[in-house]
Amino acid sequence: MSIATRKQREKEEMRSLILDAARTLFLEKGYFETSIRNIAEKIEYSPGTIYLYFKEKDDIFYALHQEGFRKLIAMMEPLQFVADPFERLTAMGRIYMEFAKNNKDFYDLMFIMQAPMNMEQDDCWVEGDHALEHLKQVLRDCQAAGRFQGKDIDDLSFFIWSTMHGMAALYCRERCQAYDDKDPLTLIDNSFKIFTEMLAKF
Amino acid sequence: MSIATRKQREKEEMRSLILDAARTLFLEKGYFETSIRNIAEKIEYSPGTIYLYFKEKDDIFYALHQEGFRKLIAMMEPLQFVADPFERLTAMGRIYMEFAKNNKDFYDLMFIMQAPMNMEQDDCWVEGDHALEHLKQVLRDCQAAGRFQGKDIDDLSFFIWSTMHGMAALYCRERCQAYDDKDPLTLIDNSFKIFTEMLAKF
DNA sequence: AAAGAAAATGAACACTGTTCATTTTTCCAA
DNA sequence: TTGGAAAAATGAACAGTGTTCATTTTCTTT
Repeated sequence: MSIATRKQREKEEMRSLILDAARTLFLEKGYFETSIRNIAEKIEYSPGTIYLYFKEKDDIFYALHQEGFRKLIAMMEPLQFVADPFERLTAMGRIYMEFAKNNKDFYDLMFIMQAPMNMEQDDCWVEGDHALEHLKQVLRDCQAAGRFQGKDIDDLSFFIWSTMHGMAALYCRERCQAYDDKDPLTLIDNSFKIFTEMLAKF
Repeated sequence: MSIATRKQREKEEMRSLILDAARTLFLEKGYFETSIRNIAEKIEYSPGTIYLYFKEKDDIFYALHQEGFRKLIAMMEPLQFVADPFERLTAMGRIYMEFAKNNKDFYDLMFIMQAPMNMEQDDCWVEGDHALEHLKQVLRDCQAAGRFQGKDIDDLSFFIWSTMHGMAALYCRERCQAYDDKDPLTLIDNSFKIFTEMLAKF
């Protein structure tokens, strides 16, 4: 192999090294509480080095943002084998909530954290758009099977996403404490059950 | 009036002065992007002075948190004149969403922002608990009128709150951009309509 | 081995929340 | 009215932040 390709590989390995350290620290102490110096120290490099691989701190955030979406989309793979559209919809919700519950901080990063400004115009949301399109297609399939007649797909998908996101967000940001004795996870499960029951009757 | 009471009053006025400046700046640039020095400069005092009235930056956050809840609870006042429980429930949802739409940053502060650690044990959530209890009571009234039979009040309230919060949170954190052409506010309105329709049939 | 390119460094800059010795202002008794 | 104590305000200092860049180190090529 040429030296150029090794260099290329080393460059990518260094990026991964930084990303791994950043992920660990972000998910441990949070984005704002993690400094570039913390990351640098963890990988035993100087702070300046990180800026040779990422333009700014937000860029690291963005890389993990994409990683999270790839993870979520991968978890959705098995859905293609669920024949019934409505069953596919509920399975999708279950997977979404499972992702949020097991990847609290990834979820936070993807859907709750204030997105850095430079993410707003660029192609940063392609993965997110992909996932949303997936939901909309399932809903179209449901409509083709006679469900949710006359409802706008955008409105409907936003409504369903909102409910899922609401549970996940209240969970991630510790607002379930309001139900002090109840376990947040069963609260979510029961709430999800009510939701599917309701959608089924609709 | 005694001097002691004037002192007392002046102390409170100073607190308000700081809070007013902080509110303006927080809602303008966000909590993390606002520094104590920014607040001090706005009120034309030295940074140190602020620490004579608030133990730390988070304390200012907490004060505004309470203010937001008082505001929301005040907006809920008229609900007592809505006789029908289900109508009261939908009206409640409408007010909640109205609050979120018109007080984006207050909403963010109250329900989305990572709450400072010292809030977790203290009596910081009394206002929040009050508001949640309000929702639960309305739901109990609905059940007394024959609606939502056999559903646990905690689960049900969490489900409904989640849906409202989901819309508000996606709105506040700019995730409605995913529907690029649609106006977020009408998206919310339409989604809310679907929700009430569904609850009515349930 | 020497020259040139690439990679890594760490001091420096302007900022952050917070503390605290010092100064200024206010109060009240003599 | 003045002296001294108490209260209020100050701003320098500390240890931290993201980011930049001249300098040094390491690697590659001739």
